[in-house]
Parts: sequence; C-alpha cells; structure tokens
Amino acid sequence: MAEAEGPPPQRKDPKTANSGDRGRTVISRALAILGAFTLERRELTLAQICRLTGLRHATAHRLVGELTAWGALERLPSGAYVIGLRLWELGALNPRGLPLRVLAMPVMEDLHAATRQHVQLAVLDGTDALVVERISSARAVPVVSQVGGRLPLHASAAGQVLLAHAGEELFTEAVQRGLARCTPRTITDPATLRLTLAECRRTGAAVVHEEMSPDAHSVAAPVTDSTGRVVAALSVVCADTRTHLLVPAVVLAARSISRGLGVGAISQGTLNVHTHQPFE
Amino acid sequence: MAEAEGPPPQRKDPKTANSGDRGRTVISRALAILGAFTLERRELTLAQICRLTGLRHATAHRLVGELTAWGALERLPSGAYVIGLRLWELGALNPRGLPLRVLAMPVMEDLHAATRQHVQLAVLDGTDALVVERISSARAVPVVSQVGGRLPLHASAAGQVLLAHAGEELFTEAVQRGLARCTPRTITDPATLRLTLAECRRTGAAVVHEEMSPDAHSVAAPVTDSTGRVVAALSVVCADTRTHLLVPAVVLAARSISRGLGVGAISQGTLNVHTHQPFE
DNA sequence: AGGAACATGTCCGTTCAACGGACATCTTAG
DNA sequence: CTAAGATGTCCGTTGAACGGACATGTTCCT
Repeated sequence: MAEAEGPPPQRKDPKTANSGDRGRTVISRALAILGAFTLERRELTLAQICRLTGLRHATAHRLVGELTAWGALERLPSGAYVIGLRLWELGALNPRGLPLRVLAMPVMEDLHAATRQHVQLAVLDGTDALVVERISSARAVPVVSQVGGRLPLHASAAGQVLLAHAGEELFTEAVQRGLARCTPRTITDPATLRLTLAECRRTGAAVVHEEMSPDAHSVAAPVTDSTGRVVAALSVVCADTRTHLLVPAVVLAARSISRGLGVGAISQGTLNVHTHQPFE
Repeated sequence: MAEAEGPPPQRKDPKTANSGDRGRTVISRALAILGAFTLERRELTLAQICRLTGLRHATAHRLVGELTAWGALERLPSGAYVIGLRLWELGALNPRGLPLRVLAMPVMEDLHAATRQHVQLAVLDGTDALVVERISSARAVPVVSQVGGRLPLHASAAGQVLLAHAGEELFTEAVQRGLARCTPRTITDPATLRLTLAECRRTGAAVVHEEMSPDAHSVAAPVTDSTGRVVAALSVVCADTRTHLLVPAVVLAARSISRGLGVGAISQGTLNVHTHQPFE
C-alpha cells in the first residue's frame, strides 16, 4: 500500500471511508442517481445528488457526466440537472405507459365530457397505484394526484380496484407496509379493508368517500386485457357525495377500454408483466 | 499472460476477442441496452439485445438482470424484455415532456375541437422533432407520426418551425445529415430550405404540402417560453390543400400555450436546456 | 476586503467489480 | 437423435471505477 515513509499523504482508512458501499455496482449507483429525481425533486444540483445517493463528488460527477452525454439527464442553464428527453422517449415505449394511454384516451375524453370531473387511469406498480393518464377540469375539485404520481392502494378507489384483483400476497404486503391514515375515514383495519375489496370484486367497482383527502369522492372500475387480467383502473374523482350515480358510466367506460385492449395493437401478454422479478 | 504449459484452456487472444470494446464503460453498455429499444423494437430477447449492442451473453445477462431488478426493464411472460414502468415514471419528470404537455393539453383539445384534425406538439431533440403529444381523430388522415415518434426537421411543418428558430449551426448540421427525400415535393435543396425557413420566421407559421407524406398537409406555429425562446411547435395535419385557412387558428393556439408558459408553474429557464452538452 | 463555507471540476494510484470464455441446461427444428 | 440456438452460471484475469486530495469558482457573512 505504498507505505514508504510514514503517512505523508495521510489516506483515510478505506474501511471506515466506504463502510456500506462495498459490493455496490456501477449500475446501482447510476440508477440511484436517476432514482434521486422525484416529482418533488425534478431539478437537482450535483451536491444534492451526492447527498441523496451518498456518492462521492468525484464519482457522481463522472456518472452524471456520462448520463448527460447520453441524454438520460439534461443540464439547465443554472447548472442543475433534470431528467433528459431521451428517458422520456424511452419511457414512452412501456406497454402500460403510452400504448395503454393511446387506447384509453378517447374513452377517457368521453367520460370526461359526460361527467365534467377528473378522470384518471392508474396501473399497479409495487405497492402503489401509478397514475398513467388524467384529464382534469378547472371546474372540478382541486386534487392532489397528477400524471406520474402515486396513489395509496388502500385509500383510493383506483387503488382498491387494483388491490382487489391482485393476489393475496400483495394484500399482505400492503398491510405490512402499513395502512397509512390519510383522513378520519381512511380504512386502516386490514379486516375491514378485506371486506371492502370483496365488495369491490362483487360489484365490479369501488366507491370511496373522503378516504384519501377531504371533500374528494371517487369511483373506479377495472380495465382488463384479453385474458381477463386486470391491468389498470379507471376512476372519476369529484366533490359530490352521490358518486354512486357515476358507477354505471365508469364501468361502461372501463369495459370499453378493455374491449379495445382485446383487439388492440398491443401484443398478447404485453401488458402482463412480471414486475420487478428478474431471475431465479 | 498465463502462458505456463502450452495452451491447455486455449483462451482466445484477448486482443482479437475484444477489438473495439476497450475503454467502454459499464454505463455506456447499460445505456446501449436501453438504447436498443425503439418504437419498432419495443420487445427484445436477451439474444437480440446481444446482437444489437455487441455485448457478450454473460455481460448482457448481468446488466439486464440489474436493470430489471430496479424496474428500468420488465420481463414479459414470453421471456422478452420491455422498457419498465419505472423509466416511464422518470421520463414523466422531464420539463419538456409532461409538464409542457399538461399546459398545452387544454389548448390542443380546443384546437382539435375547432378543426377536427390531428393536432401535434413537438420539441427539438438533436436533429429531429420529437412528438411530445398528439390528439388524433379517426376521421382525419391516417398519419405516420405518434407520441414519442420523430419527424424530420426539413420535411414537416413542426420541424420547419423548430429549425427556423434554432441557431445557424443546427441548419448546417441538418444539411450535413442530408435532406432526405420523402416525397416528390420534399425540399432537398439547402438554399430553398433556407428561404422557406426565412418565410416561416417572417409569417410566424409554416405551411407544408405533401413534403413528408402524400396527401398530408400541415400547418405549424412556434410556442415560446417567457424569454421568447421557441421551445416547441404546435401543428395541425389534414388532408385538405387549403391548410392556409388554419394558420390563424394554429398561431392563436400556439400563442395561448406560450402565454401559459410565461406564468406557468414551470420555473424560469427550466425549458431552456443545454441539450447533450455535458461539460466544459 | 478578508475569509469561511460550499459547490463544481480535475487528477491519479490502488483495488475490486466487471469482463468474457467456457460449460451446463433447456427448447426448438429437421 | 442430432444440431442449432437461447438462456443461465461459473471463475480467473485485468482494467475501469473509486475516492482522497487539490484547484477553482461562487456566495455570504463579518
């Protein structure tokens, strides 16, 4: 270790310097950089990236440079970084992203025209519902969600639909993560939630009153592919407590999208992915 | 080089084995894998990825596994890979992707309602126009482009608008790449193109007749941010030769979006990125 | 103005993660 | 049944990645 004459350069002990970093791959670090960007943190400086990922300046600098050169990141005049257009382009290739959206959009427009309320399309990702598309009107309730945003599975109508038609293991996983209380009316008891999901399966729709945010009432229905598997949930959010009146319209629209998926340009099984289960 | 006793394990000479691979980084390989996915190739098997990227099985296998574990790729039941939902989510953070889209969407809807024709929003990316959003009607001309797709700068109305308001260096770069002839009416002469672009700047709109595909006529107008920089092009495509009648409507709509960008939630300079220029 | 604190960018020697050849297994085709 | 191809796994070698150190630029306080 070049211990020629005493400790002239006085290197820090490598063991303490990189305590938990051993074994991490370059890719995991690069992905950690990308993962540092969220809806709340769309722009990050190099220093912020270092803090969020725990990487050293030099390392982050090099990786960020490579990512930027390729177009995965872009640099603002201010010097901060944002996700690059190249990644947007790539993301558009995901079958549950854009292709699903293209099929659903006309129907969502019709539903929006008929109800004049927020219309959302969400898919299952991990233990959240991911909003893939939404049409909102200035006239409707201000609502927190947005495209690319996430909804809790237990406290949103779309989430309940997705959870109701997923396997038992997702239910237990969701319960283990904790049924966070969003409002006084949020279902935080696993047994009650299970009953609610059963009711959702029986009726073919979920109706939720102020379980996620006050003054927001929503209805959701499942969208299925040609094999009958639930691939998405269509929901309407409004301020009216008589949301149950919208059930037929939402179910109708969801089935209309499902019919499109059956004959659609999307190949068999494309929407039916093994999420996050690489090998073994 | 372990030349102990003859050639028992008979390794191939490393120099011939990896001829041009020296110096490539892990990240460049991982990005090459992601880059192998295109609109035409949305699903790839491991073997296809190897062929497209030139990587060895073992390497590609490991990298793909890591990307899949993180969610950058997903695995279909068939065993093929597609771009993962996690990348879609990340891509949605790009300021010229979703945020621009959110502001533009209502106006595009209005323009679509008024014209009943395809409405497109495109941004500049490299030497192409990238379609960020579109609203199409079954009644309108069948048209090749799609969200996430690309249009040539010289042969589309949206492309001409973007090229007209970009720097001189982009013009020369586009000319060097070659003005590909799409139809008999495509402008392939640099001098003619320059005149067309000047006219586009003067009138504030581009009108294109069958320069990209037969029977497709289009009009485009620039969308600017608060600093006056052109960040996108709004276009209408139809089958009618009297497209010039739509010029006022398109210009109006484009200016309406521009006004939204001025006051919008998008921070100053966010849309004004240094594309693909990492450092120095 | 001085200088402390912080961010960004660059250099370079050490070392461990990545590479790729080889082999194993499984499926498909003839 | 063999051949061809795809996928998955193992392991020794080595060069790419790491991170400490330094240089420079910027901001903000005293």
